[in-house]
Amino acid sequence: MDHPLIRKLEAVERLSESEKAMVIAVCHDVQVTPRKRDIISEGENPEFLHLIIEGWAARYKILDNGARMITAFMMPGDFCDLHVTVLSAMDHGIVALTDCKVAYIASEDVDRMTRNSATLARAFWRATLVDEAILRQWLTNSGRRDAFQAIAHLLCELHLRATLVGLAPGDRLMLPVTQEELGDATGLTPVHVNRTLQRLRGNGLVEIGKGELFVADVAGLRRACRFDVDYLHLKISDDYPVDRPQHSTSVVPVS
Amino acid sequence: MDHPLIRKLEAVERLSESEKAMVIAVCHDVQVTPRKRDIISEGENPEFLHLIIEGWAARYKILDNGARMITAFMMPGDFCDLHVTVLSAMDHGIVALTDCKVAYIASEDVDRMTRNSATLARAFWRATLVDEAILRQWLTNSGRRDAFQAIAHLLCELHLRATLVGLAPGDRLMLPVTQEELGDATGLTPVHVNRTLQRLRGNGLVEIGKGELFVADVAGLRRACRFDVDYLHLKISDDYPVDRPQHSTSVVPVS
DNA sequence: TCAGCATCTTAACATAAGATAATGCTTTCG
DNA sequence: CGAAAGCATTATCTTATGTTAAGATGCTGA
Repeated sequence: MDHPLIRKLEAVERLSESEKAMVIAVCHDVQVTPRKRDIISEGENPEFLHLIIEGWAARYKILDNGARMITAFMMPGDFCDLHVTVLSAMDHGIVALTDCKVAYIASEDVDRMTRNSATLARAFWRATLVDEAILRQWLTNSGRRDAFQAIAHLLCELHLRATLVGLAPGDRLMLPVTQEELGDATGLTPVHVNRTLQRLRGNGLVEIGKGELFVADVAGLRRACRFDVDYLHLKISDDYPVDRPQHSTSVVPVS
Repeated sequence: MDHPLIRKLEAVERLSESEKAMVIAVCHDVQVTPRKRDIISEGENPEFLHLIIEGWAARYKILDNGARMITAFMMPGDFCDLHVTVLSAMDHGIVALTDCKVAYIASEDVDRMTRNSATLARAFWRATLVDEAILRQWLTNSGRRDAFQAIAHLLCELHLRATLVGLAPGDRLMLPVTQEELGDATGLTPVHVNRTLQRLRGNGLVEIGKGELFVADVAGLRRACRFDVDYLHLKISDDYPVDRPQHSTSVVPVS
């Protein structure tokens, strides 16, 4: 039974069969949002929660100066709008980066599930804690890492997350993200993202382009940005080998 | 019964008397951490969770280049290290900005509470969702707002949060945060924070200094950074008036 | 087949913010 | 009291990143 949401929740909390069944039952209504279309828009207060079943999406906010900030990339198993249950309305939008299969889940269903099962409520909670850890890394990227380290770090994260859900065999993954979008996620300009990617390529760390990312030198890329494989909840690491390096004493500066 | 944690949890979920009692019972061990001392340090895997009862603290990470990134300011009712229950160890530290009263709560207690009561698990979860919303704003500050708007936005947030917990009568609050720390929270240099604060003062928006912040022009400050009062979970707003402005049509650019 | 669009690349130039450092102001405390 | 520490302020200079703009490339679809 390989459901993206189950996989995500079970990474942080063991579920009983009946709980798994509940979760799956609730995801019956699946619809497709085509690439570039909003899955939800800012200001909406949807009666359905949206869960990515297939494809990639981005959480974004448009500022008054026209700039766009992307605050998350979402893959299968990620929820788009859990916070709407607490806040009054969406304070940002979600856009599909590829055609996306999206499950529409009635808010009351999530409400009921998490009221009836402490385990499920805990699972949602703990999954949210992981998202928070990712967000802290993004904040650090934008605030205190230079462009080179920031982009390296983001690529490490996406590579690892894709690996964890089995989407990066041979360190190669679909990455349907333009350079402009990478910029909006790191606080950089598309032009500067371009310059930076060329350095990353030049150092032999990655091959990137055409919607694909190949991490040619996983250890090197991680070293370049001091990527810590642990912040992404590696309880799961028994099942999915993550190639956790020894702490090398000789750190080679990159470029 | 005015316990900071109860206030925080009840802002997002109604608790029964017995649940409240459980929460309070669990906070029996309170200790003081003096200003500038770590409440927890990076790498620790504490058997106690730490809850701020009184005072201010900051979540921070030191990078290899020596830079520091502050990813959160914490006030009474905020947890320091809930995520350690999911992740393997602290990937950052928490430092006391003032002398802090900190409750030491056995991890098993939180574990037990949230396993036994779906309501409590939900409350923790929803409180975490609010923290996430704050983090998204910080990310936007650092990534896509200029220094002026970023600092204005941060000050708006702190002012509002302090107001919500009754710590900002007359729009005046203790703000035990140096300019360097403001910089570490926004990704700016202390020198540039200084320049920016002077502009904010010059525009008559705030008075700041000596560990105190007075928001002289709440509406103006919020307008300057397009502060949205809603992202901080205003279900509570019936009790605490928040001075929610009409959407003004004529927006006066500041400076 | 070609126009049109999106994306990537490159280049020349501009600037917000960083780096460094000196100075002054408070507060603390022996 | 005097010295030291911690912050805020100012000034000067530097740089990483932004801005603008003009091709190049490669899809897509009529």
